[in-house]
Amino acid sequence: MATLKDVAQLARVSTATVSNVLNGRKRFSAAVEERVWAAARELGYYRNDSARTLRTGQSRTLGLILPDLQNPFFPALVRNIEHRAREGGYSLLLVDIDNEEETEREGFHLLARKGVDGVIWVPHRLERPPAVPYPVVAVDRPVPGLDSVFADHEEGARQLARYALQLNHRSIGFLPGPQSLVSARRRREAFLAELQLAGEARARIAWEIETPFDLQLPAAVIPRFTSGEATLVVAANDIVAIAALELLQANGIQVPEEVSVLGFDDIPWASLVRPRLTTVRQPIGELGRVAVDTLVARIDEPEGATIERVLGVELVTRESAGVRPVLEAAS
Amino acid sequence: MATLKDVAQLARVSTATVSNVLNGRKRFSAAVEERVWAAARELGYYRNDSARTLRTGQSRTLGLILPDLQNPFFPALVRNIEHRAREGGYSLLLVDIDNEEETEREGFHLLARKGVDGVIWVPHRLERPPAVPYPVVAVDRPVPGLDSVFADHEEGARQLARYALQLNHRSIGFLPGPQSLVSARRRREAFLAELQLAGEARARIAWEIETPFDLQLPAAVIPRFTSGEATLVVAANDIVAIAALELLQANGIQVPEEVSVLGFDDIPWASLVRPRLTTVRQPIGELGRVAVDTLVARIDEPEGATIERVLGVELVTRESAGVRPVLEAAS
DNA sequence: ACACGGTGGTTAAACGATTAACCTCAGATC
DNA sequence: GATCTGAGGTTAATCGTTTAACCACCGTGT
Repeated sequence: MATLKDVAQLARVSTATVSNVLNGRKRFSAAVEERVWAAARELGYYRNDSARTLRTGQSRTLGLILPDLQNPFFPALVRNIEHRAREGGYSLLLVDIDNEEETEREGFHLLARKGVDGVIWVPHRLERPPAVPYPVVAVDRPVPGLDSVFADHEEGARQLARYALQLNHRSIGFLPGPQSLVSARRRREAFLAELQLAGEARARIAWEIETPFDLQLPAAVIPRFTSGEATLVVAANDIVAIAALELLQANGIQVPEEVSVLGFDDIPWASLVRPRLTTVRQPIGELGRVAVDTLVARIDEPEGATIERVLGVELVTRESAGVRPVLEAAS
Repeated sequence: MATLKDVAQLARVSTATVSNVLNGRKRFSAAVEERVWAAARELGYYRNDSARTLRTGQSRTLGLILPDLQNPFFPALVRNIEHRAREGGYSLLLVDIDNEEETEREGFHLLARKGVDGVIWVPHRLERPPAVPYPVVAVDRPVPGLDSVFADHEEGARQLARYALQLNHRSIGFLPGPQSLVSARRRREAFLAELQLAGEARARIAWEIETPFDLQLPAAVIPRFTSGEATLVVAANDIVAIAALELLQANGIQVPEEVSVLGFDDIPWASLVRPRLTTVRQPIGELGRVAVDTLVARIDEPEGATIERVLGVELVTRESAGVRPVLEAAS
């Protein structure tokens, strides 16, 4: 590989001059500039960023740690992060932790060795990052003491509750997702609280079953579905909502005529299934961009109070939820 | 940041000893080993991989260049690549080129500066990589002169053709995808060739429209759909197939009762839509793992003939395609 | 007594870029 | 003629690791 020195020799100047010319840092005679560029081109010179990083202490690389790229929520996020990072002159090192706590922890250490300037973290099993020598911004859910960028889950959950009320559903089946995950816990609490606000008389939870964020629902839910106890099933995210949708239909229950379904996230799948899913949309592109901007700002200015950016959510009404059917047996 | 030197001082040994102990390269007295580990722990030492890379000439980092992470084909691929890479002690630098040729080219240069040991490339607009100082393996489609790992597109296309014949369809609508993409071209040619083999009498292309790989079909296709010319629509990938499916249904045409639909790739969406899509499955996890293995093998052994690994595909029959309906007007 | 091999370390050069400090020389100024 | 100024360079130290080469010392065999 050609080095600065090789280029310098060929152009008959010093390495300092080559460095300055290639990085456009000083003014030189036209003759010298041309010789340098020509030499670099001729040798197929590529700057060695490891050497540069060693010298300057900056790698112009960001890390991204996330639970599982196969979760349809993430591709759009990653993509927006990568683009914004590249626009800002940063590259992106990706760590998909496959939902493992140990891998999540190890990811932070790995990125420390790689010398990233900062990390964007989608928290999963870890409550907080280990001690690392770079700034971290949490995205998708807030982490105390860390810069955080996230959509307003609580508000989304409340909107779901209000919408359920508005459609006059009184008996609700609830699939709150894995409560080991803080994000799922928050949605659950906000949803329940908003429901409570309306009073037991208006609406109540007919049943509640904790499931993984998974397209395959445990068999235990089937009797609840077929019992007709609930006229509405609320899921903590779209994956579970779609799973519920499919299971209902597989058991011959009409959605939304007999039972309504509500999701959360507005993943691409949500508008693919039939009936299309009514859900809460997260501003995913903005989430990614703001995360990068927040991280870069923190890299440039390490001091200062931690920042929390809460992005708005939006109820997207499609066809999976309708007004409560008046059952023959009812009043 | 603590350096080797700091650790060495605290442990009262030389930096060479620290390096050797931490990397487990030589045997030392138990006392020294313990002092070194203790010192490293106490200082929160992280190895500086830039320095190490500079010295050794190896970054233990791989690059990945792909067209667009939002294409549902890629998340599973990326995930498998990342995991396999990490298992082998490599990190992954991600470049999503957003379908832009210029960004594709620039990605190669960027990764050269970053000093990656090799790159996995999902070719898109570029016919071949620019001159770069690292090995490249093409994945998803073969590139002449490059190690390549890909599914057997031709065979898949032929299976589709044979299946169409088997279902007795005689008049086929064809959405071959953007013919600027070599992968789409190959599928098209193999499909057409296999059909030709059976003879015009058995089946013919009623119409053919080039579209982007996009969920939004151009309005031009609508008259062909509604005209009833074709009893089967074959798409070059699942995205287009799903788009066709939705458009057919939106126009009141029953799938598969009136018109059948066939896709390619078996992306996760394929089993989500109704009717579920009959399609050709690519072994996507294996694609990723084999790509990494091939690249790493090439890094370890730069010389030697280029390798082509063709992975088998499999027709997945679901509900979107049925036997040719006997129309009233026919015979 | 002496060479010899092992054990358990140390010394110091090298990787390639950046950058502060310095140098030289041609005009301009008084 | 002495001094200053700015343009256009160069010199050389430095970042943190790795690793080849070296060294000191101890026990052993002859």
